[in-house]
Amino acid sequence: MTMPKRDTYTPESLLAVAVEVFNERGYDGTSMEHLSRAAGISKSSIYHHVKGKEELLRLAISRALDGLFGILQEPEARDGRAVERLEHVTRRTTEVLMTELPYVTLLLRVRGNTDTERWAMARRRDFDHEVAELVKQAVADGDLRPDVDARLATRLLFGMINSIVEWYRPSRGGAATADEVADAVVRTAFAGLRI
Amino acid sequence: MTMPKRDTYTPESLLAVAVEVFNERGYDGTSMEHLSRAAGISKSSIYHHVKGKEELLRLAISRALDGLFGILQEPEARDGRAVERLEHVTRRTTEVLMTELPYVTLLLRVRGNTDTERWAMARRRDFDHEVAELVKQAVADGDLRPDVDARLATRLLFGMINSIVEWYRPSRGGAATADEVADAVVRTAFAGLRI
DNA sequence: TCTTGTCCCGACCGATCGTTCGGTTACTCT
DNA sequence: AGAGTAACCGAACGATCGGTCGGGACAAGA
Repeated sequence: MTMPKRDTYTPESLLAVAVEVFNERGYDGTSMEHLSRAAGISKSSIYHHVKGKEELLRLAISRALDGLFGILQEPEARDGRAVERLEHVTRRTTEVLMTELPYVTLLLRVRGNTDTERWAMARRRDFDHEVAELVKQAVADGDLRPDVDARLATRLLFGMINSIVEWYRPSRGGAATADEVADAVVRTAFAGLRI
Repeated sequence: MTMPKRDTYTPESLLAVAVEVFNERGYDGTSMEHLSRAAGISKSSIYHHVKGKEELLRLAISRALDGLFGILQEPEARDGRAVERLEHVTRRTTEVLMTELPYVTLLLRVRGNTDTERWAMARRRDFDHEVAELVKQAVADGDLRPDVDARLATRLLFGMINSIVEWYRPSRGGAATADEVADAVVRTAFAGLRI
């Protein structure tokens, strides 16, 4: 365990800066020049910490995926009635999305132009499929309405959750807290908007 | 009214090709070389039909926005109880999103890197605000649950609707039709997933 | 004080970016 | 047949892309 002798960048702290810029301008719309200006070091110095632009993307995406798949390992997501497990996954996914906001945002926006991006998309699909199984089971248990296709319902549910990255900004003191948003998501998704 | 003498590109038919590529690779990830290959004509020939890459984006976004704002002009969106108008806008937005899928997809993905993109984002916000007013009114009427903030509810609703562009593909014969999807969206959003 | 290794820099690389230009082909009209 | 023009092309433009390179500044251990 070595403490940094002067305050300098680590791959992690550089990643935090890079991810912010990626999310503002889009990954393809961000040049290494943009990153260097945002980080306050020269373009070539970035290569001292990371191998290149795509590694920054890979690191960010890995962090997001680790957070999401971690949810599926939690006891509340593995034991009990399917509909309860689904509610837990819904709430926790919303929470992870907000605590790891910039990383998950990046994950949700990859288009599949490189191997790294295609791998990210495949892992995301894996996660979605696991939740879709949960929905299917809950329908079979008679806990979810059977008149909406399970696959479609899963997609709409994730659509609602994932859209949080489009507007949630943790800084806003007056805005909703993570808990309040998670409550609203679970309530809206399961009970609906109407009275 | 002049008919094309040989089958050649018009700005509109070229736009259709370009938008497909934009959606596959992302706007910034698409080069004019990519477009020329997809269109089957040379890179320089594209400039005979349109002024440049950004004009293609502007044309596509305009088409999407026209479709969306057209909904707000429909009689069912202007007269009657707020909650009924909201349901109509929800259904019609879902439908327009699916019929104009590639154009709306592009609209939903702009990041604000150019004037054109910032204009698109501003217009989108205008649309969202008009719907948010509808939600607010429906809550005041006592037709929507008051325990979820109107602004938040609007965002979740649009999140659900807009996420359709991530998976809906009109070609699939076996998949859900536009009507079925619109039904499911309205039902899920207003009545919830649970029985 | 001298070496070692971390951290960073300016200069530069070949490739690719969006765009322009001069010219050729192919069709329509007279 | 000849003129006019819409559609297209290859070659090249300056700018910028992601990435490399040799070396300088600085701190820690000897």
